[in-house]
Amino acid sequence: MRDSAEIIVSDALLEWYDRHAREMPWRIGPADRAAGMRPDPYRVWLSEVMLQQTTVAAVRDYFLRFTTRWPTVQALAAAPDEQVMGEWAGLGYYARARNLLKCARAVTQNYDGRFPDSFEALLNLPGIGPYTAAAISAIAFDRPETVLDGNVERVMARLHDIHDPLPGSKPLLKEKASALTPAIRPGDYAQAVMDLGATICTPKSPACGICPLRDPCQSRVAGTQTDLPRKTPKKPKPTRYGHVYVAQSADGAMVLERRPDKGLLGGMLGWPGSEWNDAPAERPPFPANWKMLSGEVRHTFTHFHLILRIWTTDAADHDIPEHLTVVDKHSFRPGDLPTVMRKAYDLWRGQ
DNA sequence: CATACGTGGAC
DNA sequence: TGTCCAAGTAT
Repeated sequence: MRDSAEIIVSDALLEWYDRHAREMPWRIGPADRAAGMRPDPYRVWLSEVMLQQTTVAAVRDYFLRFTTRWPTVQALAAAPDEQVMGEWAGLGYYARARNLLKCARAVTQNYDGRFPDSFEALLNLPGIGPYTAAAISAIAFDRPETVLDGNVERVMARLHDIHDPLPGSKPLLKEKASALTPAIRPGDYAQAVMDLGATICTPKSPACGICPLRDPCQSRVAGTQTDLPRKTPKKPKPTRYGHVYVAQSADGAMVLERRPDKGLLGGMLGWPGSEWNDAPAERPPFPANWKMLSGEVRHTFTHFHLILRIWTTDAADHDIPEHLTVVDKHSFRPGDLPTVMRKAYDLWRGQ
């Protein structure tokens, strides 16, 4: 139930969106939209999964590479796991890539390659949560679902001057966002709020002077914009340490290890090594004359800092244990490694 | 409800 | 350099 004030806000947002919508590879143009066309659900799904906790700038090239290599959900479903993980390398949150494949295979097998259009059905697919289910349903299928992401949370908290901290305030913020969602163009409305949050109503220094919602915005009156949304404070990150072992055989092959599917960097290729903790024991993957490189790799994950020592040997033609993966010189691509492992490779190469 | 889960850019 | 943060999901 939208009252006149809510209609004014959503109309202002849509009008702003029509003038300022950013070009993105997964969007269709205004002319096609006006002609009643919808974007390809496969492309909407792929972009939304890539965009989870990830900026548009970081996603763009990955999206283009994925859709060039796998133009349809059936093509992606048929891809070998290691190719998809390699293509995802560097984008982070690797559970997304594992769930991406599970989802593509479920859609191919259970839905004949056509994504379901309802929020409920989408929510049951791997890697699709409340945000992504609503986004696909609204954007690809024109369903009146309301998305609640970080942008929408921020815009709603400021528009209504809500001081209750996240994540507890989510239900209230969702309620406010739902009240604004129009029956027509719900997908454009969703993208309009998110674009506004990404370009105007930014976390640090919002451009209130050019905001289409500057008149109805309550936090602008109160002067509380940059204090909102409030969030519960985060825990400090501990520092952990580790050893990794970079070995190359005489013919140029690299000795790597496929990490287990669960946990940090799950399913990705990496250098064998120690545990990562306060004081890890050295743990060479096979006996050899290992030398520690000078320098170290520093990397920060979501919840801890990591300092890695890099070891190498030029005598890697010993017996290589079965659980390791030997990748020949011409097949090895540093770009298939997650960033922390690529940093170790860079240090080794530059020794 | 809290925690695990990546990375790069902005300030 | 350190901290925050981004179109979140799974457990």
